[in-house]
Amino acid sequence: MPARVGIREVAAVAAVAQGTVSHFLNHPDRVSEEKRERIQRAIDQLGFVRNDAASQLRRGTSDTIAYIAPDVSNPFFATIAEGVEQQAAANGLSVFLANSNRSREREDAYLEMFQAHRVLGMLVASHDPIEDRLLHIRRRGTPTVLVGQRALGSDQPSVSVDDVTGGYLAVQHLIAQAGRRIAFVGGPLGIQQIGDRLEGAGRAVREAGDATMEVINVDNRTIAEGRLVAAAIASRPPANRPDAIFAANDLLALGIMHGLVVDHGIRIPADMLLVGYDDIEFGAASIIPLTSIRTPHEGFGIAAVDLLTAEIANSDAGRKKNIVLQPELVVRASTRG
Amino acid sequence: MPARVGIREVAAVAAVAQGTVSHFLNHPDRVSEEKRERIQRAIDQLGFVRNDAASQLRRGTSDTIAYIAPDVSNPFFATIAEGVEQQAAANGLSVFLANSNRSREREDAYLEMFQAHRVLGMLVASHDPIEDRLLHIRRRGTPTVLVGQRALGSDQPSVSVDDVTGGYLAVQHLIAQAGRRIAFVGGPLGIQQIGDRLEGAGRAVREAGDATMEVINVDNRTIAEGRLVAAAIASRPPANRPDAIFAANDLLALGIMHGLVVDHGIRIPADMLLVGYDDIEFGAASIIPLTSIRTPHEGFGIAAVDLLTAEIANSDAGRKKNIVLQPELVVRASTRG
DNA sequence: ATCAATTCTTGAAACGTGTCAATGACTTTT
DNA sequence: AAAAGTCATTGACACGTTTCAAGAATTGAT
Repeated sequence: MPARVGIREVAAVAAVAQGTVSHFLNHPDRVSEEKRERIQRAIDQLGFVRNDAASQLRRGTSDTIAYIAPDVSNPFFATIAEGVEQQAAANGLSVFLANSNRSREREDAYLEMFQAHRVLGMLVASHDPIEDRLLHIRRRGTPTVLVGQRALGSDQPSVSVDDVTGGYLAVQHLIAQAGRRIAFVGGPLGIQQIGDRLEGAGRAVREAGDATMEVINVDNRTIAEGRLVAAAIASRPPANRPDAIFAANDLLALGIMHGLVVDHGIRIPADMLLVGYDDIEFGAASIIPLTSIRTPHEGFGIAAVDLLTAEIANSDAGRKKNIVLQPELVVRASTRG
Repeated sequence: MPARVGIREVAAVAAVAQGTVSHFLNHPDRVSEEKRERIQRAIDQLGFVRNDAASQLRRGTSDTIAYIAPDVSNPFFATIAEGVEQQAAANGLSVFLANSNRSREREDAYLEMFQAHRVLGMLVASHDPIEDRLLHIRRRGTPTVLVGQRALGSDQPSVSVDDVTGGYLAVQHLIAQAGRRIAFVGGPLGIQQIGDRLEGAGRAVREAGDATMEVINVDNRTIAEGRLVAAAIASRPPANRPDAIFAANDLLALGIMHGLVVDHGIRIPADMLLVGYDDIEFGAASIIPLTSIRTPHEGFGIAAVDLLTAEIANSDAGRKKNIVLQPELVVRASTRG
């Protein structure tokens, strides 16, 4: 167990002043070649590692941003995380990734924690309405960007997808493929993204005139929950079943697909059309390749970081704070007779 | 822009001493009801958030551990991350998740960064040999647990899977299903996990006597790379193709499956048997449900955190430091004629 | 050789918190 | 009623770094 070694110990070994060691760490150009070598040797010898807490305390700031995601095991968020990571690295920032596990408590804990950490800014993806909490945080001086949800307040920067259009595209396509009894599977409907997708879906149904839509509400948008929905649908008399399903995300869609096809022998797309949302990589490789609504994944993370860095730099002037990305339909076998 | 507000400002507003506010934050039971209320009011009014840097500096430690993963978008690591998160939360710890994006540079940067942060300990999953670097870090006082790779040094705690057995199970099964010309798809072979799987596979081949195995080396174990392999295999004359494939992970397997089946009309399992590794959730929902080698995902993260906390507590006495989990074969349609 | 300008080096002060020994206010015991 | 405890509160100090003003050393120009 080595004794604590700080800048002072290094200075002593290298026979220079403590201030010089600090310069070596932060402005190496201001230190002469000779002392640089001595200091480097001392650092190696002692195994010195700068104490970030002290450094931050003195500087009053860090070079770190945070990204809070509700569910890292959803490839949608994982892909965004990679974009965030890359763009942040390009800007010389480090990223703390936090997984709130869809728990509001853990989300709050992380929000609090990152504030205490004095991160430069936070990217927050959430399933809950969270804008008021973010407002408090911004008021206290930490910039935030809402990810995946369009901000209502015009001061809150956000990167989101036009989910109304996404829902519209999905159901319009189902109807074009001869679906008439549409089922929307998703929830909780209180979540903005989900509500928007439903709204777009509803619009497509109304436009068609001769189609109907039922809503199957679920609490979690996971593969497991999709399987349950499949079982529920399969247990109905065939005449009562929908003939086309729009699932609020790809995980749900994959679960439904697997349940219907494997467990209950319902054929896709022959007996049932199916569209998902997000276009995660696994959708293309599923039992029946999944038609989905594609949103620009990498661009998502990049745009979010750009927005945040602008916010940090405080270049407020007339900047557009709410980026809304347009989704597109990707047709695959699950809706192609 | 609110003036910086610290414990001192809170104390002034609440008309108590600064030390009392500190007690309020850390030992509320030592503060009288009356002052507790006053202080809480002052905190709310001023929007005070404790400065973690100062707190850590004074305490000399944090309540945070780090988990460095090579690739969050691989569900295998994402699932482990969830287990880590949960078990850490149960122990009152927070987790900083970092994504090294398979880049050794970023990995080193994060290792350095978390040391500087004085985290309590680090969980590290890597594709590279990393034990010597972890040794340095441990020497400097930060406990580490190697995740996914068995440690060679007996002092380095690790949680891993018996990959030799895993590879053996996979190929033994392929041979039992009448595969004779086996192809192992994976790489770089220098990676311990991959090398072990290959070794187990080779053992199964030798035992069978009448089977052969070729090795198709790849650099990345991703869906995209799997597609390339599929194209390469499909371009051979049929007599030259393997009749059974063991892919070093599920992502590769899914890419291969998709490439063979969708792009080149090769049937699985009729023309080609296919086994993956890791048993990620999407494997069961793929075009042809994927036979795979299952490793206990949640248990992985939990075991890693337990090992780390033991290490942190320094309860060294005769504890087993290298946990090796046993994999099992999960048979699905991709190998079931 | 001298002076000015430049480059290096120095040590003290400050960042915001937790801790600790000391003090004061009460309560209980004798 | 005095002594001995208990509990709340206080304010100074230390944690390890960065910064800053000032001093020392070096360089270049005259």
